[in-house]
Amino acid sequence: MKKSKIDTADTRRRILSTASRLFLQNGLAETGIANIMSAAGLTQGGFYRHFDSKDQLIAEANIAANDQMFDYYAVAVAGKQPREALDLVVHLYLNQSLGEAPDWLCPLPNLGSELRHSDPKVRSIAMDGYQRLVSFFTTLTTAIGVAEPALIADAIVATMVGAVMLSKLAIVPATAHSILDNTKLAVNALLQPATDATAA
Amino acid sequence: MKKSKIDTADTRRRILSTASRLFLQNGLAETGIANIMSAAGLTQGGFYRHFDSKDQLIAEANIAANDQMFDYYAVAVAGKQPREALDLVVHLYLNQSLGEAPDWLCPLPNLGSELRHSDPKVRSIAMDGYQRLVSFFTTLTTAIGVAEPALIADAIVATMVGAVMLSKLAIVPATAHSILDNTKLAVNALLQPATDATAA
DNA sequence: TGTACATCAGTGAACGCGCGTTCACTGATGTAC
DNA sequence: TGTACATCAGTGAACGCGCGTTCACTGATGTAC
Repeated sequence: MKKSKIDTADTRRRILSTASRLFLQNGLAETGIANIMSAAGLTQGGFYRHFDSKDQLIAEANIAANDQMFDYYAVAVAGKQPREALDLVVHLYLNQSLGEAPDWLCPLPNLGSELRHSDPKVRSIAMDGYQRLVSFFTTLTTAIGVAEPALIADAIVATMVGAVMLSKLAIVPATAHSILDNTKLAVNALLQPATDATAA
Repeated sequence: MKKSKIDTADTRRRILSTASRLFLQNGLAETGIANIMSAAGLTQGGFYRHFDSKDQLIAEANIAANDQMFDYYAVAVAGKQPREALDLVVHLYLNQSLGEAPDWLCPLPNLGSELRHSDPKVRSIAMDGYQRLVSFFTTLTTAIGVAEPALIADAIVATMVGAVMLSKLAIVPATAHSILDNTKLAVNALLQPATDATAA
């Protein structure tokens, strides 16, 4: 039952987006090929018509996850002033998984330590996502005239990644919210006019 | 070849500390019972004389890791002034894995997302470590007279956890160092006298 | 204190399950003539 | 345009490996008398 080229490309996209979602929600090790394929409405044998291996799928799924996140941000901040854009993206990042069916999830806090033990290709894709986040925030911190914009952008990213990871670890929802709320206030504090501390 | 009670207790401790080290360095899934036992100089069959299951070992190893970290901190800051103690612990936490054979590692950034998918017992042990970290820092931020000490302590912990996790993901050492350096400066900035931003 | 027996830490092999991967097969699509 | 054949997406079962766990066995330790 060969399918048309359009159907085939469609199937590949469906496997990839299903995999990306399941990986981010349940982890790389927890998510098996059979899980992904059945969630995509297929049987596991067909997987290898589209991908060489699970590792290749993981790599592509992470690229897709990054692209999806940044596309979402680009649309969200379009036409906004830098300060407004910055607050919005911080808010979006910190609340990325509060809805039941999130549009996107950042691999860094969601896969975290699993990425570190993945093959170099996947690690470098994850680090690419990190660099893009820092660049994105550096552009904004520069635009609003923060002293040491690159440093602050870097710190904001580390803070948000840690906060989201910890909020997902939390069992009590109130704890998760408190972590995210405190983080948002701390990020605001970092964006205040520089003191001599950052120049130390 | 039954061993004396002292030997038996010693063996159990050796398995536990070996497991704790390997879990923190290589991850929970990557580290098998056979790995742990042979690293401890034993064969895998003997494992079940000391532990009921791998899950139980993971739970105990995380408790041990937390205790070791806080014991280390307690000794390190003994007799120091709050501000000095705070700077020292931030430094120790951020540099926790720069040496080849670290004395301790924090489960939060090192196991991160793997903890989230563990059973509730392990998750609650990990969250306990988080709460102890926040309490530890809250004591110090309170002592040095920061406005909103609990909020700042929470933010410092999230920032450090994110920074350490990202620094371990980095492939280029310079990137890892830059993340940690920037984070240290950002933590200093958070400890400056409060502005109205944190009260927003 | 000495002796006979029960206990149990540790060994090494085997079991069983899950999961990534492979494979023979099907039948609709695309292509060569 | 129509027809015969090759291609290949998808199926469902099987393979093979790793890993957590179990098990029969050994022999030194601890204990009951």
